Amino acid sequence: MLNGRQVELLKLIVEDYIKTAKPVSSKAICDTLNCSSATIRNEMAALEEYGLLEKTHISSGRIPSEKGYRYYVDNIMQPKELTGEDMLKLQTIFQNSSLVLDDYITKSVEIVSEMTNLTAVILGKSSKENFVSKVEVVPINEHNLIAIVVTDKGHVEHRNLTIEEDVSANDIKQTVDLINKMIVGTQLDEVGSVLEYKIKPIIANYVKQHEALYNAFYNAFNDFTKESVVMAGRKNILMQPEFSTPEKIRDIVSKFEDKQVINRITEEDDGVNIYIGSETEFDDDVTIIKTKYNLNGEEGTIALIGPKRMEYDKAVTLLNYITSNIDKED
Amino acid sequence: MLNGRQVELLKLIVEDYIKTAKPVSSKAICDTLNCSSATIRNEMAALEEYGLLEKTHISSGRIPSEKGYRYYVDNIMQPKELTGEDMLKLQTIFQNSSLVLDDYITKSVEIVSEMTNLTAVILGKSSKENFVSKVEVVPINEHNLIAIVVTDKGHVEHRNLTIEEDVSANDIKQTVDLINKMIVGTQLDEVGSVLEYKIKPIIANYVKQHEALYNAFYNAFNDFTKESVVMAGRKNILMQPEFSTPEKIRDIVSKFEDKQVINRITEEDDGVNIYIGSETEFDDDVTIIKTKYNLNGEEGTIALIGPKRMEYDKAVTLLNYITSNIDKED
DNA sequence: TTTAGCACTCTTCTTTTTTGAATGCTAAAA
DNA sequence: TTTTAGCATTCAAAAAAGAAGAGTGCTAAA
Repeated sequence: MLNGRQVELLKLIVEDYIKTAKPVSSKAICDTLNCSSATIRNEMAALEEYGLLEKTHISSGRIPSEKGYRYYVDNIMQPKELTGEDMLKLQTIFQNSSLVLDDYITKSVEIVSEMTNLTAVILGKSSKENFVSKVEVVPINEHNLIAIVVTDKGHVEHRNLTIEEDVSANDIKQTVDLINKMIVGTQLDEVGSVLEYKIKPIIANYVKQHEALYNAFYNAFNDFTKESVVMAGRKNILMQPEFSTPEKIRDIVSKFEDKQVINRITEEDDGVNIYIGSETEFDDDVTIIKTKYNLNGEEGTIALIGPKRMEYDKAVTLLNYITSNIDKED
Repeated sequence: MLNGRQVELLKLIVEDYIKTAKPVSSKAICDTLNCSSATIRNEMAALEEYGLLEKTHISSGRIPSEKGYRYYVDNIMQPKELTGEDMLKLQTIFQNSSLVLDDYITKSVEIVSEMTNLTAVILGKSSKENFVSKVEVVPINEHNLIAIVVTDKGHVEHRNLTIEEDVSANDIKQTVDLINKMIVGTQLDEVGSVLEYKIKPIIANYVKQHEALYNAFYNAFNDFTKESVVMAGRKNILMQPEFSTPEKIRDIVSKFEDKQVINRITEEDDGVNIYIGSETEFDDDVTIIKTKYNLNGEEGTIALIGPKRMEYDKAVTLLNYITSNIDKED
């Protein structure tokens, strides 16, 4: 469909526009392509015909259309090598094994946003791949306990238990022992149903004040789906010239605060996904690049949010690098 | 210094400006004060003389100066009753005892920002008032353990331990028993020094491979000062007309992302504090109202960030209400 | 197929004009 | 002494007009 020169031209226009944010004129190209501006104009008209380029007004230079970006991303763009410096920065996180997961994620998201000048988001989920390894209980005072669940992957969850009745220390111990016996090896998201269908029917055999205790544990362990959202570099996208009106900036900031919008980023397929302009829920000038990762059984999504005019090659390479580094850890 | 009518006038101007964000004209006031606009103009000139009012240009209406707001806040403003609806909303959080601290804080900050239309921040700190109640260890695999510390107030911290050498399960048990024996009752921020000065000298007597184990625990327990920042309603302040230029919005968003700036909010004295305009680190059009709280031994600061033109009475009343409700829990 | 040349379009920046809301001041009224 | 009516004056904000310049499309020649 496109001849070689047209492909080259589209590439030049996309990359020039990404750099400058200004419509690209035929004159600006002709040196690089060794022909006159009139020739370029002819080819530009052809690319516009195909819907790959647009004008901002009738006598303006060309900018890539959404379809143009898509063509660039799917057919033209080459993966870009990470610089040694970037690689080094990433290694300092990946190789720091003493970090707790939360800190690990916070650090990563900060470095990624700084490296790309984009807004970075990591959406984490307590994964189904976590199996209960141990349940511990620590009494705080007469009516309050802390219940702690540790999984085989080292994930820790804790909950406050409030028990209205007076219960004996022995009853508590019996309950915890029973729960441990029955629940170790259960997937985190099945804990609730194991409690209900396996433990509830038999707990009366072992524990006197079973009702109060069962209820307390059930309430606490009912739902372990804790989702975490960590963002960094919100300002980066707002500094871009396409977001220079108060309305647009406010709109983006509002979207960043809307948990529903942010959580919907995780939806859909695997691999590295690119959503351009109207394909995002944010704004026609926004592109989102995202990918899923699995870190020690914690599933998550890492997303980069920036202007449609972002450095796609760098962003994609970076995400690929990160996920391949994260996933290979065991 | 000010006569009664001047006080009344200042009050009217501040409150009108808070509502409308438009300079207040003499004409707008004269109905309320039962005199002609010319009389008001005379009084306005006097208040301007005192530095309590300003003009945006030579023939504009008046707006309160920073000093004017300060006078209003310190001398004129009356505490405002919370509406029943607001009170109810707050009760739904305060009375939900099953919430884990994190969720409690997230919920609170959201509701407060929604109620006030301001940006709300809660800065929490693992307090010195937490004393170790129990240390537990759960092995994950040969070289990794999860160490969990529970405090008397129900605060839970966990850390990954990586132990390079092979150590026996018995050694681990001995170490944990020793640590528990020595460390229970220690303040969270003293755990490091107890390890170093009390446990390190004697651990060799109880544990064979004491070095690897001691190091692992020391690294993990060295530092428990975990600070959390939760914000909600960033967009609220940005929607205000004083933040309608891209530069101002971007500046505020950047400040919101600057951990140093945010953490400095916690500095300085107790009680409810009000920082107006240039007294803040944000912007001359910003006011910050903050107060410290102590919730089950977790110390923190709750701050409301909004335009200088905020509803001071409502904000102050709300913060007072919250802290008195939080602090009285035991 | 490519290119030089030219008329034409439209944005952006600057300048001018118009309108109207407020003020300060003066002098008269209370 | 305090209040008020009246009026000239100031300035912001919006609308209108003008000037400059960057780019295009199209035609006709190379």
